Amino acid sequence: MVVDTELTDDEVDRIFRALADATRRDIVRRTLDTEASVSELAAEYEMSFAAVQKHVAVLEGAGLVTKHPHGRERKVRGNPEAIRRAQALLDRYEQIWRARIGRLDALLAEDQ
Amino acid sequence: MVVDTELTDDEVDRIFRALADATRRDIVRRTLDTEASVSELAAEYEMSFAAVQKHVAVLEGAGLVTKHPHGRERKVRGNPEAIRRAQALLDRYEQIWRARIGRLDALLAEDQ
DNA sequence: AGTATCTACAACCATTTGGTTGTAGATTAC
DNA sequence: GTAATCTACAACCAAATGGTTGTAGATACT
Repeated sequence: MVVDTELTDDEVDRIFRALADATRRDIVRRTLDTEASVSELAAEYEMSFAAVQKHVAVLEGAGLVTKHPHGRERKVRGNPEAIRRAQALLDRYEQIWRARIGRLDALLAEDQ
Repeated sequence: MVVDTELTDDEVDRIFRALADATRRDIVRRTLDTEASVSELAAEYEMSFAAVQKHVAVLEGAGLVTKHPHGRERKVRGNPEAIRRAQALLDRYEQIWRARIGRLDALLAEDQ
């Protein structure tokens, strides 16, 4: 099943940008495993609540995480679909490289 | 074959950071397909030579690309190994999510 | 030798990023 | 009702990012 993600450059930018920070990657890890409120997340890191809140916002903007109101708290939940979209992007690079290797092999076979 | 990517947070940061820019992703695409000199690359984008040079440097710092002296020019070559390391990272997130789904399934089965 | 080309690198600038503190609005607990 | 908790958001700041121009060192061309 191909997901066919027609992603904008800007969306791809946001996905990779969001993953380019250890705290944010950790938030993704946690919330893919178990959903957590923003303040539960904030308790895990050595920075202010507002800083964690901003990291969550960056992840949300990239679609890597969604927030769900639950009383006075917002449960943060990792979005596996976004991860898959990122995987699909990297897979394409692999394919480009494999195509090149294929061409080189063909060239070698030709020479023999 | 597991590649055993013992990557630092900092290295992972650099890989995703490097991929978070459309020009840089395009350079990776091109050079995974065909190696190209810095000036050949620079001719492809609407920005100064120095700007492209900086993008290549960012990619090189992330290990996504290597430079090889060839006379007065530096041939830029995409590094498929780095792409695979990034894939491995994303695969781990998938696994975390699948593990959660597995637990939920087990819970449902238990209830029946 | 002299010129053109390719690259490296410094200096500079505007914008973005990642953090802070502080204030205010909802919701829950007592 | 009052107090505590969770969240949102603004304002601010230092550092990083992404671009520029300019200068200089190697290498290739004629």
